[in-house]
Amino acid sequence: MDADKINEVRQFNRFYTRTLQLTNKYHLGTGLTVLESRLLLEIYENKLRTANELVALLDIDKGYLSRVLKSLQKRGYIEQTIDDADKRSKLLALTTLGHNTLNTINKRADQQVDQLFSDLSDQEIEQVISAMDFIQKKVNLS
Amino acid sequence: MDADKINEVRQFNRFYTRTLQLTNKYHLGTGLTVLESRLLLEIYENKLRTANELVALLDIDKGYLSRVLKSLQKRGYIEQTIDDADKRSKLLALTTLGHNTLNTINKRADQQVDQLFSDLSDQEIEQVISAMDFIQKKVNLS
DNA sequence: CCTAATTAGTTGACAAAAGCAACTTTTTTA
DNA sequence: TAAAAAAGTTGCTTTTGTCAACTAATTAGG
Repeated sequence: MDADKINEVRQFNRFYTRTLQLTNKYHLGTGLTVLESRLLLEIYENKLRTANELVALLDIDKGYLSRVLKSLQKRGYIEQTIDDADKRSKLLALTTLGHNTLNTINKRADQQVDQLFSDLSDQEIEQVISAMDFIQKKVNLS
Repeated sequence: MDADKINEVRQFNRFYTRTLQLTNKYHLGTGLTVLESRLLLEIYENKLRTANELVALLDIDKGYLSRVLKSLQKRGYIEQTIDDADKRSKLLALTTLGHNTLNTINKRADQQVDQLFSDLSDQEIEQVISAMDFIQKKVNLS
C-alpha cells in the first residue's frame, strides 16, 4: 500500500472508532451496559455456552464476569443451569426478556446503519458491502 | 436496500464493534486509557480548545472530565492556561510528551490496519478504500 | 483406584472509573 | 447593576474492574 492509501484507511479507522461511545452508559436506550449487551449477543448469536468461554473470548476477569452474569440473571435477562455433564459448569441461555432486549438493540443498531446508507446509490451500496466482506474475511482468518 | 444487503451490513457493523476493546485497559501499549487518548486526539487533531467543548462532543460528565484533565496535566501530557478573553475558561494544548504519545498511538493503530490489509490485492484495497470513503462522507454530512 | 493437579466458578477486599449535585468565579442578560 | 447563565472544581457516592484466595467438581498419574 502506498502512503496516500494508508492515510485514507487510517482516517477511516479513526473515524469509525470515534463514533463509538466511550463510557459505559446504558446502551442504545436499553437497560444494559455495553458489556452486558455484548454478553447477550455472544451467548445467543455466537452460541457461547459457559462463563469460561466468555472469559476466553472477551479477555475479562472471571470474578467480575461471575458477578455481571449473576446480575443479568437477577434482572431476568439470562438463565444459568448447572451442566449435568460437568457439574462445575453452568450453561447460559437468554430468557424471553433477554431475547427481546437483544432484538431491540439490534433493531436500533440497524436503524443507524440504514441511515448511514440511505443516500447511497445501489451500485455504491454494492461496493461498500463487498469491501466490508473483504475486511471481515481477512480478520476472521487471522 | 433489500433485506439481504441490510443483513450483510448489519453483520459487518456488529463485527467491527466486536473487535474493539470493551474494558478500559491501557490503550495500545501507552500509559493512557481509551478516554485519555481520545481526549488528546480531539484536542490536537480536532482542535477542541476547552473542557466545555469536550463535554459537548463526548457527552461525559464535566466533573469527571475536570479530574481527568487535571491528571493528564499532572502527568505531563497537556497544558491548561487560563483564557484571557474569558477567565472562566482554560485553553487546552498538548505538550511535547502529549504529541509524542499521540503519534505512538496513531502509529500502532496504523500497524493494525496494515496487517488487516496485507493479504488483499491492489484492486481489492482500492475497492475497500472507496467504500470507506462513501461511508465517511455520508456520516460527515449528517 | 486414590491422591495430586487442574478446571469452573464464587467471594472478599480493594482500586479505578464515572456520575451527581452543590459550589466558586466570571460573564452575559435584562 | 442585580439576576441568570456559563465554565470549571470539589465532595460524595455508585458502578466498574482487578487481584488473590477459596470451594467444588473433574482429570491425570502412579
